[in-house]
Amino acid sequence: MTSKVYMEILQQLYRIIEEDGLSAGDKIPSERELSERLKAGRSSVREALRSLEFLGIIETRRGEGTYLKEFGEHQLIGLLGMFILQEKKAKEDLAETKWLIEEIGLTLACERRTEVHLRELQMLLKQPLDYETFFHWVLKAGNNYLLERIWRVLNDFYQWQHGTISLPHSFYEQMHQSLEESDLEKIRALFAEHVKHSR
Amino acid sequence: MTSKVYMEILQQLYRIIEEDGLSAGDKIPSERELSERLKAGRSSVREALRSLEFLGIIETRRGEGTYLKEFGEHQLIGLLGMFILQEKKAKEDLAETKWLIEEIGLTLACERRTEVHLRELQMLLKQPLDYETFFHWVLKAGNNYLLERIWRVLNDFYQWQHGTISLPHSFYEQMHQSLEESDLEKIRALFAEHVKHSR
DNA sequence: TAGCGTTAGGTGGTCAGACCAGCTTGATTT
DNA sequence: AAATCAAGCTGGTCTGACCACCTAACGCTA
Repeated sequence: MTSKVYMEILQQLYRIIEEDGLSAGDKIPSERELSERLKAGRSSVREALRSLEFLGIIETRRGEGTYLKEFGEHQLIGLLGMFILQEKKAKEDLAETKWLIEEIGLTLACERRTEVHLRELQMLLKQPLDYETFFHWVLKAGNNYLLERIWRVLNDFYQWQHGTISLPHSFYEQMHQSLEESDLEKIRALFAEHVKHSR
Repeated sequence: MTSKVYMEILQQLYRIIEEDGLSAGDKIPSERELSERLKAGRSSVREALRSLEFLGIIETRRGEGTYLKEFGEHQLIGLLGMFILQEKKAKEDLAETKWLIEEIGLTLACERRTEVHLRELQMLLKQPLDYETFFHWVLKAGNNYLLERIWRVLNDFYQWQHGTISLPHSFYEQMHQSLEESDLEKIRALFAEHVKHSR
């Protein structure tokens, strides 16, 4: 039984969150209370909380308390990348994986996009559109939340490294039309062209 | 100037790693030394280290020290998953995402597999093969480490929920042959058949 | 009574020091 | 030379003490 206390605490905390039915925005018990309830030192509780905070899962507010956070706020990406993405192969894999997932997203969106989605995209097209916003829409229309999450993480990493991608407005317009016509071939061709130029 | 000490420490630590030219496997200064060098309490240093450990960036060994870890062991996606998969829709998405990534893996493997890979698969085929082992090989042959990691996480979750998948040995044999012939159509067809039955 | 300070208590942030547990190393013993 | 043991590192944990900050209840004034 040499497992680390802060890991146990994470497990317990997860259980507490489940049992109490806590969700994004809710306040979790204070450090001192957790320390008491879980029979652990406050420092151990804090070590557990720091991990969660670093991942953007919780948010601590001095003098107020600790709150569950909405996903997507992961500012950890920058730091993570800072520590991790130093190797060349990793960078290549990142770009490729992002493209692959974007292609999947397009495929899913092609068969699942509703009229509502299309109208929303048409709205977006009325003003200058950026790559991130467009694929955000794509993954949304693809109706797979997990895939959307994964893409968002990868995209954040990628942007942190390369900056934002910008494509001519016509790209998005053609995509829109092809999506409306459910013309998967055309969509794939358009995307392949973009990827080829980006490499 | 109310920024948190442990965040400062992360910055400083990164600087130290850079200046000392430390890389994966190397030992970083002890908690007490960092505490002294950075003029911070040891508990603050520990909070910073816990975050990095949780992300899999470092590894602590009691009695020995703290070491930088290889890229790839980072549990980012896994942890995200742990907290994401509370939602119901996510569980449905999990299966789909796994299939989608497996299909990508097959596509990549089809064009990138080497003779060595094929011979390795042939070896595996000499005895009963399970789904996990096969796709582990596939993602390996696909030569995208990041994608492999993502798949592994998804697969672990999936198995945890549904148990292991078992397919007739002929499935793997046909896949092997198709991969050898780089027959992408056949590969896709085989896989689509499996997915259809699994739904 | 309505509005405004004041204050007490709770909460996170940080530190210092103590002790335990496990590993390494080198001196000591056999 | 090999086996043994002890000292001194390292991480792991707990306690108690402050500080900075926020909130809410209280009591005062207008």
